Parts: sequence; C-alpha cells; structure tokens
Amino acid sequence: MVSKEMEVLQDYITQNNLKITKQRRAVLNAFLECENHVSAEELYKLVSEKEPKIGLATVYRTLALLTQSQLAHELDFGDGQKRYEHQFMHSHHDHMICTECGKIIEFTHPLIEKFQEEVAARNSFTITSHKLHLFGICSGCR
Amino acid sequence: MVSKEMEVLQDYITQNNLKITKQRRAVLNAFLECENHVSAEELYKLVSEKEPKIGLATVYRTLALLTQSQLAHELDFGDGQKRYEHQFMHSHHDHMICTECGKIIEFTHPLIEKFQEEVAARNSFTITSHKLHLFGICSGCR
DNA sequence: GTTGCTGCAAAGTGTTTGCACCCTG
DNA sequence: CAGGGTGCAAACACTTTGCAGCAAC
Repeated sequence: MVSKEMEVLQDYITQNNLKITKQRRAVLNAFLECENHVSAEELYKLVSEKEPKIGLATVYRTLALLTQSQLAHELDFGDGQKRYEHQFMHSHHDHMICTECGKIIEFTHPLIEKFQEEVAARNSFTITSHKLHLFGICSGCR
Repeated sequence: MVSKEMEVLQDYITQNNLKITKQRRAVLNAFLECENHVSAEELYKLVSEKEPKIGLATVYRTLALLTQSQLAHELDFGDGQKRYEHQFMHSHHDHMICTECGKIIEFTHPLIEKFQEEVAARNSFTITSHKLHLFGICSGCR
C-alpha cells in the first residue's frame, strides 16, 4: 500500500539525492493518519508507538522535509509551538481557533481574499502568503 | 511631564496594589518613544541607555504589565519572538509584513472585517479577536 | 516596616545541531 | 562502500522563575 503522498515524498527524495528510511516512512504515515494541525511533540508520541526507538530530532528533521516537499505546511497559532497541517491536494484556507476547547475550523471566503489583494495593491505591496486567524468561542463551547 | 499613558499605568498599578518604580517608568517611556513593533530584546537595549543597570527580566515583566494594563499589545509574526505595539488610543488594524526588509504596514479594511463576521456567524462561532497578516514584498524592495 | 520589585543566574520550552555509528542506494 | 540518516546529548534562542537584597508606599 503506497499512498500518493508516499509517492510525492519518494519523488522529492530521489530528486534531491536523499534516502528513504523506515523512520521517514513512519513519520509520514503517522502524519497522514493523525488529525490535522499536529505539533512536533504530538507527532513524536504517535510515531513512537510504531517506531519506539525514533528520536524527536528525527521527527523535526522529517517535518522539515515534508514541508519542503509540499506535503506539510507550517502553522503558528501563537501558542509557542509550530503546528503542521496536511497540504497535499488541500487548497488554501484560513482558521478559526476556539480558545476554550482548541477546536480548529477551516474556512475560506473569496471576498476576503479579494479585498486583501485590493488593500495590498493600494499600498504597492505584493502578497506572497497570508495568515488569517479568528480567535473566539465555537458553538459547542457557548 | 506625565503622559496620558503614564497615568494609565499609574491607575492600573494603584488599583492592583503594585508599585511604580523608576525602571517601570523608564521601560514605558522607551516603549512610547521607540518605533512600533519592538521585541523585548530591542526595548531592553533602548532602556539600557537611560537605565544601564536594568535587567532583561525586568523588561519582560514590565512588558507583561503593559500588556495587562492595555498599553501594549502582544504580536507574533512567526519569527520566534514576541513583538509589542502601542495600544493606547490606537484602534484595531492588521499588518502587511515585507519579508525582504521587515517593514510593517498597518491597515484596516472594513469589508474584510465584515466578511469575517459573516463567515464566523455561518459557523456559529463568536469572534473575540483576530489576526490578519499579509506576507510579501513592499514597494521599496521590488 | 511590609510587601512588592529588582538584578542575577538558573531553569524552562520548543527547536536545532554536532557527532559517532548505522543503513540505504 | 560512500554518503546521507539516525539517536543521543548538547547547544540554542527566547522567555520565565527563584531568590536575596532593595525600595516604594
């Protein structure tokens, strides 16, 4: 069973004279199986179940690799640690973060994007990326 | 010369059984004089000019105090350190960050805010705050 | 004179790096 | 069998904390 994500990783690895290892496979599989928006530490715990001897440093190094190969995307919700989300076949979106329960709702709004471009153009600014985070209380916590 | 910001700090301090000190006054003054979006380290260097014996920890502690008393607002642009902006009489705005020169342009767009509320309502989510950061290249770096 | 504040150094947190050994290609 | 990958521990950058002495009220 080779997932399409594994193929992407294979491609990236062979194109860059790198090597596929059982640790990298384990990290990728755990990353794909787990909920979105994992931290390195959380992923480390998950991978450890399958690959007990793995080191935290390897998880960090593999997450960097996944980010470079576009399989993962780095996020920073301002809680002091980076989080990673699935990127493959996963188009751009923004986040609502419930400050009570930590729930994350993804959304996009075409008009928000449009007005971002507008205000950028007004300032002669060329957007390469953006982050929009709404913090608040979700329906379940109200 | 007592600035309105100093009065706010005084109020907060007396209301909470705290004490005003020359270090706190020095940090506040340096914070008000310096450009917006300072990091703790930067502010520490500035304050050190006037108050050479001050410790970095005091700057951190005073920044926490300023944040609590609403004089400062904590920001995280994802570069690994917190930054602080003037908050007093300074209404909400978002940020464009030039990834070449670090320049920060502040902006607001009423329609963006409006559509944020709309998409939140659609998800039964109550917004308490938000962060919108546009990353890209400013006019001077193009 | 209490009680909070300071400076210092030590401890913390999340992440990165150096190194000797291991394993993939 | 060469060169990259791994685990471990140490190093890192930023921030917080413990403590003894100090200063504001």
